[in-house]
Amino acid sequence: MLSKKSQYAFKALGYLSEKYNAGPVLISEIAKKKKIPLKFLENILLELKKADILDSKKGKGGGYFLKKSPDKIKVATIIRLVNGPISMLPCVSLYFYERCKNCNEKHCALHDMMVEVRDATLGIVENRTLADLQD
Amino acid sequence: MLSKKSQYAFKALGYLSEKYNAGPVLISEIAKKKKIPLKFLENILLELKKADILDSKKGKGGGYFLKKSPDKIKVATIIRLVNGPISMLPCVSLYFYERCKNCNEKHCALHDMMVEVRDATLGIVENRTLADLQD
DNA sequence: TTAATAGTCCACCAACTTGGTGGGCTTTTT
DNA sequence: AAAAAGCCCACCAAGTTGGTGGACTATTAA
Repeated sequence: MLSKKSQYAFKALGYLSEKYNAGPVLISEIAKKKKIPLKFLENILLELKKADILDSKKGKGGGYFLKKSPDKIKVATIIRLVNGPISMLPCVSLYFYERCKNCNEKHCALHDMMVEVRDATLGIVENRTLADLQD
Repeated sequence: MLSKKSQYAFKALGYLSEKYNAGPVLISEIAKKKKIPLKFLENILLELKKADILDSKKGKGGGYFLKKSPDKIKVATIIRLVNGPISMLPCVSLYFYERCKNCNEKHCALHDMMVEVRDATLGIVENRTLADLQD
């Protein structure tokens, strides 16, 4: 399951996608419109900024905005960033790989099944972007 | 990600599948062969018993065994039981559904995407059984 | 140059989950 | 009656989740 944090992130990013090229958006505006606890949202947006998804401006007329066009930001990227691995097993993960002790990956049936699940999921989330997330 | 508990559960169930119809298997044997902490495994097997997946016999010659044939026990069932929801969002879950406040499910793009992900995943795990999990 | 605006950063928090462990009790078989 | 083996309860440390509070810094406008 996606954490609440991830769900908040997606809502906020969806909102920022709609406002793309309309100048910076206040944290407080996003929080209010999307009903996200303000301080929590602050942390999330900062994290997304550090990950180079968002940029911000301080002072009057400031706020947050997408650094790239919504259709250039993949859903998979956001999930990995905010939520962590997409795969069901570490030994199957592309970005968070950890080898599996006492499951030799050459012929582990669970491993193989989870590769399939991973690819099925990636087939979707790697091919959708924030542009697909607008209301 | 599947919890370690789930991974242990699958290893244990895989082992019990191989020994299906060969009489009860000791917890200690499973723990040793599959390198699972004994007391932890005890909890897991008990839980699976209460969920009607396993049955057990006490005393000498006792142990655990599958209640049904391995090919009758779906991987999806075990995941839900031991790990919880398969879906990425509560509002998309078939077995752990919770309605989504401030995402009206009629036209929420994230919702729709996650339905796709869910179905892609279920397409696999609902059609594989413990029989597919033997080494 | 000062005040207002708005993001940044740090520290702390309660509640829950995860991954266990220990010890005794009960049931079954010999 | 003793041994075997599962059952059950309680407890634990460490980490994660979902926050909150407060001060600080950068920017802009008056």
